[in-house]
Amino acid sequence: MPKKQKEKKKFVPRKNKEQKPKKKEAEGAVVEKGKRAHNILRGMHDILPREEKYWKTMFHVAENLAAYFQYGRIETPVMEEAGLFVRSLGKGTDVVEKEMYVFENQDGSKICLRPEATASVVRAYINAGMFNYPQPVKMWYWGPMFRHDRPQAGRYREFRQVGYEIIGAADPAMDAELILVAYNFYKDLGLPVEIRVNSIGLPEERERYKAELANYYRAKKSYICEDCRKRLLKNPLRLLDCKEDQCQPIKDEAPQIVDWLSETSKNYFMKVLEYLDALGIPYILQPTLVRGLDYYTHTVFEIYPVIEAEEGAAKETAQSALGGGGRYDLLMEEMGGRPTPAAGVALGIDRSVAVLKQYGEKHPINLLKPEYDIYFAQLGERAKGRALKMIEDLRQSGLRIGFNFYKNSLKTQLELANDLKVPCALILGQKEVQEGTIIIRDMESGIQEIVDQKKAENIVKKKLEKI
RNA sequence: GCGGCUAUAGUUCAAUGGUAGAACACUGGUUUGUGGCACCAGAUACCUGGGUUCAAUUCCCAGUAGUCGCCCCA
Repeated sequence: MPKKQKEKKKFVPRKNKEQKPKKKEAEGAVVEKGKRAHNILRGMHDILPREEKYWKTMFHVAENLAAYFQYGRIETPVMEEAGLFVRSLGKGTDVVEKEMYVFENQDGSKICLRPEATASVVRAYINAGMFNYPQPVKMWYWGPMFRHDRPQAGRYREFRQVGYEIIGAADPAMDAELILVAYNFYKDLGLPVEIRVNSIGLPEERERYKAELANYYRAKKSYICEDCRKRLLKNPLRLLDCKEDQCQPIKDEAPQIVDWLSETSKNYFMKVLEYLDALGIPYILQPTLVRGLDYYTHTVFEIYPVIEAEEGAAKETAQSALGGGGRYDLLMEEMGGRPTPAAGVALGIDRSVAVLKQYGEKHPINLLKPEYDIYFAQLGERAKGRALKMIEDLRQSGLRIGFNFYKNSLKTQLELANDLKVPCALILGQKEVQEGTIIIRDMESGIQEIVDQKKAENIVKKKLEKI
């Protein structure tokens, strides 16, 4: 590569604008068409190698939990019929109304990128005739979802979710198990979270409550904020989300949905809470929690990170839910299957990674790190050739070896060994190749011994055992 | 989708109407076959387009993106 010439532009006064050159021409640079870098699409993001440890850890934790709680992995397509979500999530919901990536298929039908996965899992359950399986059927999934929302920190247009679904039983223990899985997910990562739960009962109960709530608010119409007036007309349940100060006293006095539930619904919810108590899972009863998707019945819950504001100065970023879920007893029937109770939970991975990363700066977290037993350094052409083979042999014998064939200075290679925090390094130079020996360097003490190449493997392994 | 704020090096941030500095990271050297520490050197940046101006990275407008709040949600 020729050195880039960097000449300072001289100050040349111009007499008139016409002479004003285009910037690129002024630089004398040849701007080749089509060479401009492309930008990533709005709301999308690359997961770079340096972030991989977070993702790998999350997947590892998710997979282990699935295995432990006996969920089978299901992978559904990223694309589905648009109608699938209109039917499951509800026509009026924001997700369907304005956030779905819908486009026309070659045959003219409407297809979309999935905004969530529960509907797909339910569809697969029906398609595959899973009602013939031993019930309930437990499945988990991991994959990208798409919503055309306005991006913000922790809110992307393509984001990944891990989810757990239990289909085919109506036992409060299921609800508790799903909460436990979600809770354990973060516990295993080392991230403190809080669970907020509520019950929204059955649609009839909810409708009755909604009417009551609207009534209550209508009487206080002149005291509530402008947004709340809109909510009153559009979606009364959302009145409970209002953060305006002036609405708080009214909100506190508002009727609570639990009081509008039938005895059966109430008892079901109490049972869920009992199980949570028995499991020792701390939760917060949040009577104002209502979820945005239409298919929920009875238990609903959300998981929030618990990050104490450090030293007062640190501003808290928007605290959005890391995950959420609930029961959806009526969805299966709504989707054209036979009536089958079910429940599920979905966790936002991108969000969780962001929060975990931030939290991990000041607190211990459980990350899966690539670990190496030894580092193999080579010097010179002949040693490199020999090293290739030796590393491969050692690798097959079960040792995890760090190495880099593109750095030829020993100094650099030992720096890398240091970064990898290996207890010892093998050094192979010209001299060693000739003599059939190799140097074993203890990285802690710096003490080196020269050993026969054939014995190196055993000596290294013995050394590692001692540690 | 609506409103506010922001856009300078890989990252976090400075300065400036006459084109830019630091810290960390990176590369090389001090040590031509030896890491952690230190010192030295080097490479790398003004989002895009238009306007004002003799001159714009700086001022103005728009676009784009990010971010915060709303909406909603993971």
